[in-house]
Amino acid sequence: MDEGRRRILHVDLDAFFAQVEMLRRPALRGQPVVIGGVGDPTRRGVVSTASYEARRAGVRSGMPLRTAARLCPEAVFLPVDFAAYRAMSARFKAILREFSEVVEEGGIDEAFLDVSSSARAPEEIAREIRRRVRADLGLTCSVGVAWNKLLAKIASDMEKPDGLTVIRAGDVEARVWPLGVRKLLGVGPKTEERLHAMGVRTIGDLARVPPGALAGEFGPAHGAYLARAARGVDNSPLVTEWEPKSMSRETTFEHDVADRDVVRATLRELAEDVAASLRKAGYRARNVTVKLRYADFETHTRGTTLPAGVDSGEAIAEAALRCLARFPGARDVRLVGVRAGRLEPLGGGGP
DNA sequence: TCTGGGGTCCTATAGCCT
DNA sequence: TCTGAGGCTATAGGACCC
Repeated sequence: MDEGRRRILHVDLDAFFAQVEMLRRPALRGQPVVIGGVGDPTRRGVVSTASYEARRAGVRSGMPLRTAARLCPEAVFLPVDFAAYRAMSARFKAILREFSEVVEEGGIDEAFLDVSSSARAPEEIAREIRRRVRADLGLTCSVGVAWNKLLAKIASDMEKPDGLTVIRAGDVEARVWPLGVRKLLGVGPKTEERLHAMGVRTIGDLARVPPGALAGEFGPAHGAYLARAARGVDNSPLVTEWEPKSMSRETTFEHDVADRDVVRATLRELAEDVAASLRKAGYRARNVTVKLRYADFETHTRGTTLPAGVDSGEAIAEAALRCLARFPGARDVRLVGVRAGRLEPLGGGGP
């Protein structure tokens, strides 16, 4: 890193949910722990977080709990306790705010800090943050330091868990280019597969593809993004505050449902929950969308725009039921969801 | 007995208007 | 009046993130 560049930290808590559970139940330390769903691997659900011991057995986030149980039968399975994780997350973010006013909260377990204006070296700040998180919360985290968010995020992942990685000017070719394209933010399974089909496996491979070819393959926006990202170029600012765009609730049935009355009743409950969230946050919604996922995992949505913003369970349920009626056929339903969109802040003129 | 839940953003398409 | 090009909006789907 050199003068004139920003100094960005990415701080990421290691296996966050598992660490919180181990604080509450120290006997779990050193054991394979899998957190997800209702904590019962015979029920529907996926892995939210696996301890590093469970990861050694091949357990990964997003994997069905049943699969995790097959890979690691001796693992302890626990339900997700979001309230506990949110409380710990708030303490974590409060610590980070002591080190910079410019903090972008990513997920529940990570954040970016812009420390460009600090007189201290970013590495030193990173070490101090790691000390504080360990001393005050009893948690380990991994920190990446670079001159933009893209590289800071890649860096924090390089020496997980409990690592500190600095990417300096001139490091990109030697340290970033050998990594797989999947390490780039914005490259998921689908994009990775398409890149592999083009013979592009590493970030370095990607950097050697002419930007025009990427634009042709992935469209102007995504193509240009990939070309820049592969070169470590990212000027995006930290986003320190934002307005919610939508609020939703969805649920997967334990067993697929053929009875539309059951779907309708569930939809009403979800609508009440969404409405409660809207009121709590002080928004009204002008769009309501219903999502159905069928037994074969095919997913469809139907939405409607309302003449005026609503925040009552009754109004959202009424709109949702009209959407539901527009779905064709009588297929077994696996999941049903309700989303409120086009949010208008209460007491504001709207977006 | 595969495949959660809560979000954001992008893209394709269709209809409407000028 | 007809036709076409472009812009705008609403809608639905999909990729991606944690």
